[in-house]
Amino acid sequence: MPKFATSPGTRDILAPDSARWRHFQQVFADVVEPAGYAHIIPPMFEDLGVFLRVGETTEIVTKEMYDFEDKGGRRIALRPEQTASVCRAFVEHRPVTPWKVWYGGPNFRYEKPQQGRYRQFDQVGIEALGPDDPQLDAEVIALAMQFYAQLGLRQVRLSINSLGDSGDRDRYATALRAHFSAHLDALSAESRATLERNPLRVLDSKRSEDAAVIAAAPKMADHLSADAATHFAHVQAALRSASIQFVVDDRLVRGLDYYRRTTFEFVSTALSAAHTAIGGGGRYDGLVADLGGPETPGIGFALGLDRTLLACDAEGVFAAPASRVDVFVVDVTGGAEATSICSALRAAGVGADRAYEGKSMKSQMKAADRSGARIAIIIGDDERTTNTAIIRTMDDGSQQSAQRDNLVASVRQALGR
RNA sequence: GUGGGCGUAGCUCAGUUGGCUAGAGCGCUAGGUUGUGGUCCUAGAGGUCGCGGGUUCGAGCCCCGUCGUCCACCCCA
Repeated sequence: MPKFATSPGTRDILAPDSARWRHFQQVFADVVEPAGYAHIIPPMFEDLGVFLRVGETTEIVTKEMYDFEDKGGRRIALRPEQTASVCRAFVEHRPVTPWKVWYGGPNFRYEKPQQGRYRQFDQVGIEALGPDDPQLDAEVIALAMQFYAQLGLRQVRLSINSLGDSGDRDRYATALRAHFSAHLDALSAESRATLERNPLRVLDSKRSEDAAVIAAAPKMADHLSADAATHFAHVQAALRSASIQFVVDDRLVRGLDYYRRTTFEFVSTALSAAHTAIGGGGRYDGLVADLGGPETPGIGFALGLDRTLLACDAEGVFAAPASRVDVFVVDVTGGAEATSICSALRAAGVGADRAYEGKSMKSQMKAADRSGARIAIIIGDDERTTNTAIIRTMDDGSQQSAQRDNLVASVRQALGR
């Protein structure tokens, strides 16, 4: 048994998954950068206070924070998400608005791991700060949908809701608390506990015994201010004119306290496990001000890499990229030929790998097969004496002889480039 | 944080009511094939049965603890 293994909730991402991860981020960048979102790389840890704004009633803050004191006596936390970091960066640098950024990278939450849930988990996301314009809400949602489409996902359901402005949300929470308190005996024990912390989250309960009480609960829509209601109507209109399918789910609450007005969630209907939410986001007007900046609206989303890839697996799309080794050099004359041929090919931009330690031809051919190379170059004693090389196409086994002098050109021709 | 399942070879797993030197498939290495991979055949390497304690003449198997992992709850991406 190994002496060390990864810590709970963390793991090594090995090939071919690692290439898939990298490709995932690249596809994301290719969707959002042309839309004006610039890359931001915030630090992985920050002053604990930055993240306390995520919400005092959320377990992310109360139980799951990876926080510690550093050698300078600072209270530090590994970031549990990146929206708060982006807002802190906005306050720190005061860029001109609209400020549109994207990010990708690991976050940390001290949770008990299970499927689709890790202590170190990757997200990609965008944030747009400045405009209060509902057209921006629609743009942000549309980009997420475009990204899913780019991956090849078809079974993604978009739910949207409005949580209203700060005062609306508080009034609604009070109304909910009153409603649920009046029906305590009908609620599950879990939901009664949730009610203590955050009445809105009771709406999220999937327990059947809670369904009736939840169905009879007051609606957020009836507690929206005129401004918030108008904003929400405009968002819906913009989504419709962009032909984006959505359902309004007035029980969609989202986990983080800072959400205001528009919230949304992406659910994969191809997943059957507990974690079908593959992404989500919303407006967080007020977060920048909370962090000491000017009153600045903002909206964004984050998509979980693991869960999105699980959804891709379920739909059979977005396979790992093919090998980048174009050519595998089999040299049974000692290995020096392989060294010079690989160097020449690599310098010419052709991916080339080879075997070591003077393995048999059979063994080297097996390695060539495993490498995923489309072509094998074979150098035996005959080739060495005649200054030639065999170019073998792995798919069909056809081969041809080439002059050693213009081997690179011959290989390129065989590869079709 | 709560509850349950599972920890045996690199991987996926068998292992009977506790009883000789712990098995299979895949993978790996080598050979069959004196110059050619993906099919086939043969052989080989590889395990202190997660770790610690206990019961027993004897434990991979039973008991306790612990760590890990998976699943569900909670929470969330």
